[in-house]
Amino acid sequence: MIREEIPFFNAEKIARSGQCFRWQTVGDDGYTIPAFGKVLRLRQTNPWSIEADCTPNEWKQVWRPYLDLDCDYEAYGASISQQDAYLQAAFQAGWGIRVLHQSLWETMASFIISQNNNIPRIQKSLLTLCGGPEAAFVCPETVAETSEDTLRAAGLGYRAPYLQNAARRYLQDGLSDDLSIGLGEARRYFSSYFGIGPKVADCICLYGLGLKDAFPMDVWVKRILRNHYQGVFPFGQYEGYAGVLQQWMFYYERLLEGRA
DNA sequence: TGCCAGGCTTCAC
DNA sequence: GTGAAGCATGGC
Repeated sequence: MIREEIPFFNAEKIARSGQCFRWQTVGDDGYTIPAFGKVLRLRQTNPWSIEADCTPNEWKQVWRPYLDLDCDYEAYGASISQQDAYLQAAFQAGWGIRVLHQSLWETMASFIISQNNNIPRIQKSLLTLCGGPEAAFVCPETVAETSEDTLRAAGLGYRAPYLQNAARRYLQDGLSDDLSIGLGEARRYFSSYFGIGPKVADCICLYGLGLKDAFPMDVWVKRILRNHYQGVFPFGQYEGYAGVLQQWMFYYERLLEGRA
C-alpha cells in the first residue's frame, strides 16, 4: 500500500474533467483507475494525500508518470495574470486537476470516439469496446480486425470507420508509447488520419504525448474564448503549459453549467 | 420532443 | 480559404 502526500491533487475533479473516460468511483472517496493494462485502486484520504494499492516500484514506474505527479501545477496557477479574473476563477475551481499522461493508443481511440459526442455516451462505448470496467483497454490489433458493424453496435455510429482506420495506421506506422515528436509535427501527422481533425489531434498531443502546449478547442473552449478573450487566448503568456489552463477552464465552464 | 454533444468530411462557392 | 450540410445516437 502506498500512502503519499501530494500538494496538488483532487481525484474527484480529475475523474470529472473529461480527459479520461474509464475511472470508476468506489464508495465516497475511492476510484478504480485502469491504465497501461493495470488497475489501480486509489483513495483520496484528505485533500492532500492518497492511498494506492500497488507496489512502490509500480507506483514509481507507472502511476506517478500517469498522474503527472512530478510536475509543479501550483507554479502554473501562480503564473496566471492577476488581471485575468476568469482564468483565476478557473484555477480555483480546477484546483487539484492534473493533466494525465495516458497511453497513446487509448488516447487516440477515446478522443476519436469523443467527437460530436457526450461524455456519458463516450464512457458507455468504451465500456462495451473494452469488455468491462476493469478490462485492459481494447488493443489496436483487435479493433483492426473487428468488423465495422460490430464497432457501430458499440455505439460509435459514423465514427466506426475512423477508429478502425486509426488502429490500422497505428500498427502500420509502428506507433508506441515511446513516440517522441514535437507538437507541430504531431499535429500534422495525426490530422492526416481519416477522422482526426485539429481538436482530436490536440487531445492526442496533450493527453497521449504529454505535450502541454497542445490546446484542444472543443465547443466549450471556443465558447470560453468568445465570451472572455475576444476569441484569442493569450498563448504567449503561458508557453509550455497552455493545455493545463485549458483543462481548468473546460472543467470550470462545465461546472458552472452543472455538467461537471 | 427537440437540442446538444471534448468534430470531422464533403461539397459548394 | 471559408461556410454550410450531413453524419449516428444517446443524454438531458
